[in-house]
Amino acid sequence: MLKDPMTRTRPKKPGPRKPRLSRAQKSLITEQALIFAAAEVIGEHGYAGASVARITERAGVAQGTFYLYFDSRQNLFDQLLARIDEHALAFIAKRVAGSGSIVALEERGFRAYLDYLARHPWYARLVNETAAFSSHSFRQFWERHIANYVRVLTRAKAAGELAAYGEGELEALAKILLAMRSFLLDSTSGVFGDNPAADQSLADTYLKFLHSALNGAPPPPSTQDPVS
Amino acid sequence: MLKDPMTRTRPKKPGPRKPRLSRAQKSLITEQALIFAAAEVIGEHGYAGASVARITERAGVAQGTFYLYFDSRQNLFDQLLARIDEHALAFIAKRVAGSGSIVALEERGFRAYLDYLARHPWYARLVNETAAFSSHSFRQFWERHIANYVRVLTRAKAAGELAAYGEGELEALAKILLAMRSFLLDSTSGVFGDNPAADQSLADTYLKFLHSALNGAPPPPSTQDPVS
Amino acid sequence: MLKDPMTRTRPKKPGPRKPRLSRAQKSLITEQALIFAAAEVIGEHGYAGASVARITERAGVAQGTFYLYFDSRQNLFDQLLARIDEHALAFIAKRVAGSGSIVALEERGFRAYLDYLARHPWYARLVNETAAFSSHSFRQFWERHIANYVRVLTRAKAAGELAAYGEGELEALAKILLAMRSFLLDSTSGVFGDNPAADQSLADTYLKFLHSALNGAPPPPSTQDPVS
Amino acid sequence: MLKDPMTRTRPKKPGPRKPRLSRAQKSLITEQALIFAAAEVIGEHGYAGASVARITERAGVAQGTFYLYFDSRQNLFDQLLARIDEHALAFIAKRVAGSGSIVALEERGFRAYLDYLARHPWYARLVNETAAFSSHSFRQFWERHIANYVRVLTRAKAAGELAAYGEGELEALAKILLAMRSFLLDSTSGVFGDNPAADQSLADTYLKFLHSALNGAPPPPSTQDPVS
DNA sequence: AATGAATGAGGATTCATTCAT
DNA sequence: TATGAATGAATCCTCATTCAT
Repeated sequence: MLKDPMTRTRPKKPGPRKPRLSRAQKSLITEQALIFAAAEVIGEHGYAGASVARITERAGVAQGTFYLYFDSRQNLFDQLLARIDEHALAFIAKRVAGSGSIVALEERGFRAYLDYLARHPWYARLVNETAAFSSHSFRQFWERHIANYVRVLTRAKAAGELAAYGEGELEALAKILLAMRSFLLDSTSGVFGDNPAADQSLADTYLKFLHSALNGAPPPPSTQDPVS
Repeated sequence: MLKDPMTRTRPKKPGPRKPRLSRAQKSLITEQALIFAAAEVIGEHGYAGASVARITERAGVAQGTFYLYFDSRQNLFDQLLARIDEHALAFIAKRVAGSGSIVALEERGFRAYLDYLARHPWYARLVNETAAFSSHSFRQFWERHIANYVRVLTRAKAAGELAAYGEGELEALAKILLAMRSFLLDSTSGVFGDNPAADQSLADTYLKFLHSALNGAPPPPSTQDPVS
Repeated sequence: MLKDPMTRTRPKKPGPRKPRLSRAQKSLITEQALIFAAAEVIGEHGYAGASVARITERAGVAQGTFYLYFDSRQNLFDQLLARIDEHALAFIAKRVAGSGSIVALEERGFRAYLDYLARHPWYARLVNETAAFSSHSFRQFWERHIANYVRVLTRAKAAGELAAYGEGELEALAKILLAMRSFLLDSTSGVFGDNPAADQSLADTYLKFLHSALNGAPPPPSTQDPVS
Repeated sequence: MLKDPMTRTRPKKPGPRKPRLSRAQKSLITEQALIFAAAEVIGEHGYAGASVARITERAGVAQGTFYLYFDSRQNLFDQLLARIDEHALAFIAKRVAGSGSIVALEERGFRAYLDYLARHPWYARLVNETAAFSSHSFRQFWERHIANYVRVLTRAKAAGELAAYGEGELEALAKILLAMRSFLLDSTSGVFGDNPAADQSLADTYLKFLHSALNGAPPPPSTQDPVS
């Protein structure tokens, strides 16, 4: 489980080392430091501004050290999203856990996602820019998320829900539902200003829309807590 | 051996030219060539790879010429999306023209969009990467599109459709419907491979989903032509 | 054909090196080489012609190396005069050392200065052009020299000389005496041709002039050695 | 006689011309405009910042026009100082006119010079930077001024003054006296701050110094008006 | 394993100069 | 005579990458 790179304190230049840790341990720490540093730097400066110099400086290691762990800058980019995404997925999974109708699950998931974005503003930037700088990474990212979603929908269908959609439509459905979240990435990264009320109303309308789409009728009024 | 800048000699002969068009005409042509070249190069190499050198090479002009038309590379980026988007908007508007229920309009619009993306593969990349390289441009892009969409929805509501949604929800609704298209940008730019059948099935499921969401019931089976 | 910056391949092998000096030592040598090269190049081509390319070429290092030692070209310019001037000041101080009347000191100082200029032709150009390219540097340069001079004059006055001038006039006096040297910078940098005899006669007349001005009477004929 | 480039109003883009002036007249006007514009621009931006584009823009003509009047940018620089210097020389000559001892003349000349610099701040910059950018021009500038000065000193000697100096020392003497003015160029161009009182005291001390040097005794207290 | 000085290709941008109009 | 679009070499500077220590 990854520690949160944005709230983690910066690893300071360690000075002369007392050999307390084994080689292997130090090695792991250095790699983690580089990954975290990269996430931070990209969040702040974007991929284009995430030079090896800045990343290694933030990580507190020499530039040359970078190439002990990654073949190239691109190589780090290709690993980064997957590593960081574990964090988001775990956060959301915890909030969604439990049972309920597909709409209920989606509601929890959607709100958890919204919440995650509010807490980790750099996540949106990371995902968005990865599209531009590592399409390989980005493709895997979406495939992972779609697969996840299809699993959930399949379970729902097995439980008798989603009567209007055939087995073969579930992947398309997953993409459609994911689309909404994808769009929020842009919304949240300040593209449309930062109006939480607008976000709230967007979420409410979305859930009503979703309920209709999946059940053929609008949902009963929500009593859900607002996003923290 | 380097030359002294104070005694620098003149750059000799730019090559013969055909005197056919007025200066103003040629100037316009050059600007168009640069804009078009930029769109192409960004489509192929991404914004990060869209150097002034590459753009001017593609446009068939000298590097210095670039700065006769744009203050800076960023300045071009800031103009580009708006300029290019007119093209897309016009294409889609022509296809959507006419009347019909909101779902019918949306169907035509959605298919037209899909079609446009298929014909102009670089458009998707252009829009996506603009987010990373000119957030100002990107914000305007979305505001324009949302405003467009809200207009359409308002008209539909005035015509008695969208009974389930209040006046104040139309903007949220616009964003939701736009989300789907936004997502396609990623899909189409090769992120998920280029399976037209998948696109087709995605479109069909989407329309069914949409029909339910907006009308509370699945649509009758579509007889629409496939995307060209 | 241009290469894509995101897939740029590594710059291969910088050539073999002789492992003899420590990194810190080599670093110092490189910095010195750059400073020295810069002084030379400015002397030959002027500040305007002192491009980073020329300086690094002269120093025998790659262009990028320059920026390991200086933030910018201007930054070097801002440091250069002070660094180089130490050299001149030390040279002159050694020649002036010892005691004597203010006129005697001035004579030694003046001749030492003349000598220095003859040996380091680029010094004159360096000082002159600094005025145009780093006024900050230049101001400091003069403030340093004036302060030096005021110190000498104050000592002379304390020793009973300079009876005609009040305490408050010493700074003005320092500027006046410095003016002469300032002018020589132009003279020596080849502006008036390179006639040593002219220089010699200029020096003699100057000293006579000076003696009158400071003592109220012409000096006894000088028996000083000519400038080497 | 040149008009003052710093107080002249900028020649505006003339629009469509009514053929009121002859070709030759217009031509002259354009050349003047370019020279004036160059002096202005150099005063503001320095030689290094005096691009052909800026000069022609200021002069209100197209870039290409520049090369109808000057072979090259350097060629303009080479002409500029001489043209502009006429202005300064004329100003000072008018103030110095009349008779008197050499010290009296020098006093008037020195004060006139100080005055000129105060009124035309760009003059100092122009002269100083010319040293860096057109040594040819600069050499001629000094030769002209020295010759002028020698003429004055010769007349004084013929009138029985300057008894302490031989015929052959007059050129050296001219250089020495000029040195003071040369130095003021730096002082005035803001290098030492802009304290008029300091300038005044500098002038007073200088004149006392001069009197001693030339006559062998301090002058009677000056009753001269301060510089306007 | 770690360092960090060095590399050099490539980036954006400026500008003196040319020439068809 | 005047124009101004076009040129392309040269500028400063950045940065991924290498390698001797």
